[in-house]
Amino acid sequence: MIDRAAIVRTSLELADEKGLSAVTLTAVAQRLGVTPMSLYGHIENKAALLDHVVEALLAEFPLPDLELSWYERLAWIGRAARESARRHPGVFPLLLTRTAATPGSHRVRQAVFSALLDAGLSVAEVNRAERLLTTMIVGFAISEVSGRFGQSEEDIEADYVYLEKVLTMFITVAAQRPGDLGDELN
Amino acid sequence: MIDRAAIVRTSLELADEKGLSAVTLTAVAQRLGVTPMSLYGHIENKAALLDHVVEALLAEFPLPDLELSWYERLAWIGRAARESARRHPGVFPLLLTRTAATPGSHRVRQAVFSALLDAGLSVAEVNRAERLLTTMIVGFAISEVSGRFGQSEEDIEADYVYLEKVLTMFITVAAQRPGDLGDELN
DNA sequence: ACCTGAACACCGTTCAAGT
DNA sequence: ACCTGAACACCGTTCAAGT
Repeated sequence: MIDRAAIVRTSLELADEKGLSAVTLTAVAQRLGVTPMSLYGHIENKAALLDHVVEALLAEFPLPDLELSWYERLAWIGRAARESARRHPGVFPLLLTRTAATPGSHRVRQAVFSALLDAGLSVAEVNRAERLLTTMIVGFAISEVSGRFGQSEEDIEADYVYLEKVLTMFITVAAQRPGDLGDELN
Repeated sequence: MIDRAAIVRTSLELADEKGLSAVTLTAVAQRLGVTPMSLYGHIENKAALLDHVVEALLAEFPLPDLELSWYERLAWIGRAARESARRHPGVFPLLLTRTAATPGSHRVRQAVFSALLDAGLSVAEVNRAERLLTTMIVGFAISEVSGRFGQSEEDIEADYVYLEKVLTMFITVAAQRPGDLGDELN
């Protein structure tokens, strides 16, 4: 009757509606019409459940059409990140405090990789640039959705446009002057 | 016997030693040799306690000597942020999900403001640049301390040097070409 | 003024038992 | 194979009572 996918989906919904602290084994079980103990047949424990919830968020993250230019694809991903954060304000912040070595994050990372390669970055520099780029976008989206700066929607949008310009400049420079920003790359 | 400062200090220590989830009214009270209920004489509730803990972290954040150059001051603050994150890995991530309208964050923000003004940014652009800069630094420090990329210390340090270069370039451009990065500023 | 006992409605988790 | 009852060690919080 109950399977892991339903448990994870219900947990994500609960987090979206009432915040991360409302994701309780008791509440999830109740919503599924079952006792809390029965969840242990499908998940290891609560920590593992949250891992699966983050993975579900990443799995539904939309990726841009590969026929778009590298710039358009990165811009798309940036917008998609902010929309994902708005859709899942309770869960999205977990992205910054958990390992990025998971299948779901690998999938998104590949999309950023390909865009940066098309932009002209060296294979060596792409790794570093991807980590920086995602950290900035995710950090911005978390701040926005958590109301960190207490600004109006318009102000936040203007901040984001500013961020986009800075990131575009960074990528352009990295592409045109290889090794200038970072030399001994991994 | 027990006052708010002691409660907050004990909570921060507990978070540093055993993680944020170990900060429990029961555990804090026990460490102070008192019952959990007695804490309510000094704090409003647990959420307010966490606010105070974050504020304590900000209060101890070291600020650079004003005789240093703007570049040296920003570099100092960046290093201090990473050290603060390493000292308080459980609490530091809360900085990105809480309002920056608090006395403690205002104090640090002023230091960044003054450095950006000295760098040559316009008064209008400094607000936006400060939000971007702190978001990036805090986002990086959280990623580092949470082991998000699972890298070695050396790799992380190289990433940080790369970030520093990008941010320096951004500030330099903003100073030399006013309005070029962001026009209609608040 | 400050702390506590008792009580309440919750948590996560284990395990033997039920179907 | 899947779910549950009972039990345990915890949570945050309120409030009347103690000193």
